[in-house]
Amino acid sequence: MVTKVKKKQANLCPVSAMLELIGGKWKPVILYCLRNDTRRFGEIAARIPAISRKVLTDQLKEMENDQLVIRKQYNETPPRVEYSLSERGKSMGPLLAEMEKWGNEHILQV
Amino acid sequence: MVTKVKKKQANLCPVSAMLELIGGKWKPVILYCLRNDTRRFGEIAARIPAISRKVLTDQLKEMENDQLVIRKQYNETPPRVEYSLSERGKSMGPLLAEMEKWGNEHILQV
DNA sequence: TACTTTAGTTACCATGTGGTTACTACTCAT
DNA sequence: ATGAGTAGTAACCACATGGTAACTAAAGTA
Repeated sequence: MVTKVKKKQANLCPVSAMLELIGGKWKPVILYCLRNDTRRFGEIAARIPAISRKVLTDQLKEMENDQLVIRKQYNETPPRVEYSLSERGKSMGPLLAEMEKWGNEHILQV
Repeated sequence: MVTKVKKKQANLCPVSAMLELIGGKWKPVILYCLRNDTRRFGEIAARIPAISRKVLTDQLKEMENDQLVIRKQYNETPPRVEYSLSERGKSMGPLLAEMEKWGNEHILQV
């Protein structure tokens, strides 16, 4: 078995590099969902009903690889897994807030 | 003939809505290329050699639809077309600068 | 014994996005 | 008559992303 490391060929543009981190369809929503709280997988799924479990798993995995979220697994049955924002994930908060502000001012108000 | 209006089903999240505007692979680069200057199609293509003409056309069209850039066509031969940032496009400048800063601090420095 | 619960995985499919290559229209200069 | 130069189009293809449905493991509970 080979460990797959996503090789998004080093992006030298900081803006594009940053956008790749939150580029997935659901990543901003997930970040928002975790912004203040640690949540279990099922909780996240319940709060974002439109996302399928497979895609949620995929996105969380990518975000873990990108060190945006931390995954903590408890070896119990039934399984329990908790997700929370890493420092890097938290550091994105203000930026997301700015994007939100821009969006409100320049898109939704139309 | 039916005019195609891209129906990106109204996105109520301002962050996602904003990300859709710059979500294309080359859009941040194009915005950067036009940030201070009006440029002809060929100029943009020359400054972003990695992008194909077709994709450049596509992206510029989308950005025009999204009112990020203004396309000005002169009816001469050979044709001349100039692209520049709209007010909305310019208003994105500070946000892009923040993203750049974040990218530099949290990705590239590693 | 069978069912429930959680956090996934597997196999498969549909679509969107980006990409390549060749082609066009029109006029001026050679 | 031919070629150059500009801003595209047209036809086609490959891959990444997102989506569905069915399945799994392990222990506790009825």
